[in-house]
Amino acid sequence: MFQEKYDKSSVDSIVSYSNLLTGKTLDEVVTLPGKVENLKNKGDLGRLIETHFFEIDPSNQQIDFPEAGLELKVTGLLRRTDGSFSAKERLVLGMINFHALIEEDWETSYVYIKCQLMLILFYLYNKDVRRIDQKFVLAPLLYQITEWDEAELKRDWQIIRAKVIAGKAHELSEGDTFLLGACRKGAGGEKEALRSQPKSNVLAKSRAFSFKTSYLNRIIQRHQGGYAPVANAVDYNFEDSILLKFKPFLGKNVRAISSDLNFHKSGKNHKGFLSDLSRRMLGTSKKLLPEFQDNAIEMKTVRLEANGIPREHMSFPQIDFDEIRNQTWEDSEFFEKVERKFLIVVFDRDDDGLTLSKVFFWNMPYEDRLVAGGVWEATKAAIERSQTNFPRAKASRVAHVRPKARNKQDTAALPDGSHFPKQAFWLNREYIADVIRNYRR
DNA sequence: GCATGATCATGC
DNA sequence: GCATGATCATGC
Repeated sequence: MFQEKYDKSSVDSIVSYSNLLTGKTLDEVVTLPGKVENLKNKGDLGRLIETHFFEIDPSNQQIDFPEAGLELKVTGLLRRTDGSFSAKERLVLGMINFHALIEEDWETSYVYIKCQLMLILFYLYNKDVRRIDQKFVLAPLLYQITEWDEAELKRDWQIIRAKVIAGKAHELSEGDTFLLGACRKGAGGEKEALRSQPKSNVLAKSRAFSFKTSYLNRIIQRHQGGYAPVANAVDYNFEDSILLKFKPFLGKNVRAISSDLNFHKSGKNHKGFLSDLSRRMLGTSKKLLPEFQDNAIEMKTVRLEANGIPREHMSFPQIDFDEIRNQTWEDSEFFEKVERKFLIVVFDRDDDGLTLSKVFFWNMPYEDRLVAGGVWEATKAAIERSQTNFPRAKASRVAHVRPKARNKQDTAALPDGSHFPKQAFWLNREYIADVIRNYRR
């Protein structure tokens, strides 16, 4: 009599069957049709696992194992230099239907149903081999929402939903939230298909719910068994738990903070000193908390002059003259940065030197992101023509382009082969001054 | 005082 | 070796 490989209605059976993949590749575990074997990096590994390993229908829009109430996820890992694993990218849960979302409650919402119980299979991402040769590492993880995580996820979900109810689906940003993100998904550029939204006539970019990379990393760390959660208590949230770390130092001058933390400026010209000091206030020395390490949150330190204007503009990574020519605004690094959640650490200058005055979360408003996008487009256009008349600080309320290099000999090649000092995007200091001025707490 | 150019110590 | 977050320097 034909024996099923596993019981599709039993979580235990599914999990135990999935263990067959651990330490192996899909190709080693099942016999694949030739057309699949020949795929060169094409096709989605998750779909191949569903079809050829679990033998379930990958086109099912609902959860993967409805009888078991279980969702299946297959996701890539990278290996850190210390040997541990980190997530390659965010974990996408499903497209956001703006119309359906505003009618939902969290407890019965599409995304909660999907993520409350998930089987996550991890493979070590290797760009040089075929999909079916990606090796599965770590044991399969049966993910169940914890109480603390659920409170955070629910809050994020409510923030996203509230924005759609306010007719601002087109203004959604990954920086709006902490664990559950509304990430861009679907074709960009000319193929992009905008979506309608219920409370506005403005079309919005298609987005999906996802576990942010940082949250997925927290899950992975727990699975590997070595991670102390950011907060244990249920009665305060992630945001507050970060701000609490700074609280003992608010109002103190930098000398006192330095002394408290036994971390002193070395050398006369340590430009990263306030940044390093801020990291240490977070309670970490070299390594940041996963949320920062994995770039879900962009920490920036700002020094204000006595007039309340930052002493300096705010810098971002260097511009890659080659890469930018093949990118659209939305897949650019600068876009990804300005969509993030920022943690802004402000030092005021007074008679006593520098004092830690404010620490707050911020994300860039939609209108301003559009302005930043315009600066990026102008920069790309200049680079394409091998010109160096980059957008100046005066030309935009929000951002400009300026050198950022080791010295003026540190150059990069333009399309015509000529060399020019490496450049970066900067947020204007007057703009940052407004951000700080508008902060109320 | 401001715009813009130039550069630093650090960590990976 | 190099990008990074950030600061220093110069000239108008």
